[in-house]
Amino acid sequence: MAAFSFRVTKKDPKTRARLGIITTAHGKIETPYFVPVATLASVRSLDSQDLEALGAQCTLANTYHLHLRPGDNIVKKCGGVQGFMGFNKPIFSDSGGFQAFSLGYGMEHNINKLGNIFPEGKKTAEKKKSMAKITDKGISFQSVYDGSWHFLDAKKSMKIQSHLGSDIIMAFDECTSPLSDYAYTKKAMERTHKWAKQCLKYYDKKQALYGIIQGGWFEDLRAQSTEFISSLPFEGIAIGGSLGQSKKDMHQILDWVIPQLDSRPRHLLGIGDIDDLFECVERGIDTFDCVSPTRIARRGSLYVCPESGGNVSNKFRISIKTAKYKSDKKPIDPRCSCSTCRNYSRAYLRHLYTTKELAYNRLASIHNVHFMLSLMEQIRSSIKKGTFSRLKSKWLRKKK
RNA sequence: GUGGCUGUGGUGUAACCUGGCAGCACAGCAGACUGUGGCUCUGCUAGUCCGGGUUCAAAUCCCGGCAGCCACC
Repeated sequence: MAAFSFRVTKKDPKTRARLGIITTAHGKIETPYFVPVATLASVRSLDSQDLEALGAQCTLANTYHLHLRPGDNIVKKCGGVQGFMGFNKPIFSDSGGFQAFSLGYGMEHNINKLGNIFPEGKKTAEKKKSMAKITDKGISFQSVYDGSWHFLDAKKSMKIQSHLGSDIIMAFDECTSPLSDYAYTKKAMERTHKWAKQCLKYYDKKQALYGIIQGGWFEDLRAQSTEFISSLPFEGIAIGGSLGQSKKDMHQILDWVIPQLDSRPRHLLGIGDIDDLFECVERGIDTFDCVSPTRIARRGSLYVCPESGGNVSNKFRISIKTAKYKSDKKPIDPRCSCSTCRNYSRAYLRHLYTTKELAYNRLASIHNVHFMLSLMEQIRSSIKKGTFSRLKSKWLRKKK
């Protein structure tokens, strides 16, 4: 049996928020926690020393991408993800199932899992060709790197993840679109259930396997999937799939699913806006992962506390490229203690951004990741002190 | 001085010959991004060197000016 365990150390009396500790062979993770995403064994633009300096407790790598490049056998030879990237802490890995969606339906229909399907502009981007085909056996993918076709199924995903040597692995699943109808969502869910059992059979027992609940935004399917997945001997439970077409839908889905779960750790796949951390911790989520903080950092959006004056449309962000920061000597967020904020001004970061200096990506990513991790720390401490709800309302209060 | 060529948003250009909604790229301005293929996507601002003529209609044709470049004295 794996050196894996999870212990809930405190429950918030007013909500389902809880404090816990995940223990793995590579160390502990204090929860609730936001897991920075390192798809290709690197949090894009950061190295493992940066992650250490940020105090990251763990990271999450991707099966599909590392299988294609450099190849999971190479990662294995180099000591697994930990050895390969020089980061000796717990590693999560995603199963590659999500890429069936993001490279298949998602690409074809230009949609993401949260269903922002009606872009502001009238001209919807032209459809692109799907790069994935799904059958009951598994998923055929076209490599995003060279166009060659590859096949992934539950057994192979388990094998690859074993080579990656991650501490916590995800079952092979099919993520559906918010546009998928009931019949298709049901079919995908049943496939995911079948694959879940195969994963349990084939996975490397030194690793901890999380089962993934699907069912889209249909209440009875979510209930079925919750019951089925949690009846199996997974070490943890992940919630995946389409989470509806709005944050309200997502909250509703969590409220259907989480009360039916036992005390095993719960991971919410692919979520992580600032407000989501509060809403989802409140509903009982222990860990999240999301590319958003690093992706938006590279594209010019940097996190700030509401009191530090964010954008009109989003009080948790500033757009560093905006002209008003041209000669602003303040740090990104005067309340932030990250190394970027301690050393550099908005004016300098804007300059690096507009001149496309590579240092910008790193400094911006350091800030956004630090911001998320530090917010999670505040959340944990508030649960400990019993002030979670107060902290949440302080952050999410509507502007008058 | 004489002759020729060229003048289109901030920049580079298309439409000129054959008159008919001035298009594109970059820059600028603003926004988006949720289990990372892609520093990507979506909006917006901004222009016919000046004056006259012909015409229903002129960036486009004609005349004059101005500016730049080239050649010859």
